[in-house]
Amino acid sequence: MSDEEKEVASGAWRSLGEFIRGQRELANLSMRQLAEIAKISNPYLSQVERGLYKPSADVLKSIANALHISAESMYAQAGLLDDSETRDESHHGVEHAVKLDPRLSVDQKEAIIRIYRSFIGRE
Amino acid sequence: MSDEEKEVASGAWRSLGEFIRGQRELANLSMRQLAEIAKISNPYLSQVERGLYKPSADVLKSIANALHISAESMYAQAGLLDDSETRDESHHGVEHAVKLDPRLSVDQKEAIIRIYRSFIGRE
DNA sequence: TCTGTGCGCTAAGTATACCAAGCATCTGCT
DNA sequence: AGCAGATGCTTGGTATACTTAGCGCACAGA
Repeated sequence: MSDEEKEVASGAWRSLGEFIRGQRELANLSMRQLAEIAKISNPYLSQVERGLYKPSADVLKSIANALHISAESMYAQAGLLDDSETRDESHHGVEHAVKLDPRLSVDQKEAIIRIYRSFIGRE
Repeated sequence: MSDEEKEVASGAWRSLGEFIRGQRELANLSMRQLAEIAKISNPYLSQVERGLYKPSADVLKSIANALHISAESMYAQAGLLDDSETRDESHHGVEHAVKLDPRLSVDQKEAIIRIYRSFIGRE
């Protein structure tokens, strides 16, 4: 496999690797140093930085922590957050908030949503 | 391997599976339906919901989109955002969302909040 | 010179995320 | 009764994320 083909295969992930490498160099860390802090192997870090592999979410988080970067911007760079959940209306919706509340059981969620819908005259 | 050992092995991920199953049932979707929308196989979704596997970040994102919830809250549930950027509850809080809803009267808001509080055991 | 220690990278293996095919069960229909 | 279609789950395999061992090169001292 040629280098060009590798580049194509890695696709959108190449920029993530470049991003990590840039941040690592900015922090003046060698691969082995960063790898140790992030608890991954240094060859794997090498492969990630060159775009050969898509690191899993927890590895991403671990690298982000090691570089003192927010995991969120890491995911954004990785193209894992983009989808237009455009934090205006959707975050304030009652149904959305109810569904996300971990203290409520499924039955309770359904009950509240049913009442809510009856109030606003939908359904 | 016993069920208990599986549970231990899956660790913190069990709650993520339960969360996904809850959201799926709330949306009245079968496993096959959700799997098709999220472009994953239905056996795999079954395994994820039972906590046997840790889905990768892009699968998580895909599931989140299919369920119309933000990828961010998905990652939070997965314990992948937890460290410093502890998501602020104000965006998702049920009471906050209820109070902001212009379609509800004051009485209706009070009713819903009363029910909500009784469910979560806060007075 | 030679020796040691750092670097990034390769090779080869293991672990696990993920898929296609199919099974067992239930429910409804005739 | 029997079939049809849905549900969630199991099995067995492939793809890929990730590791351990080690190579080759650079730059230090002795």
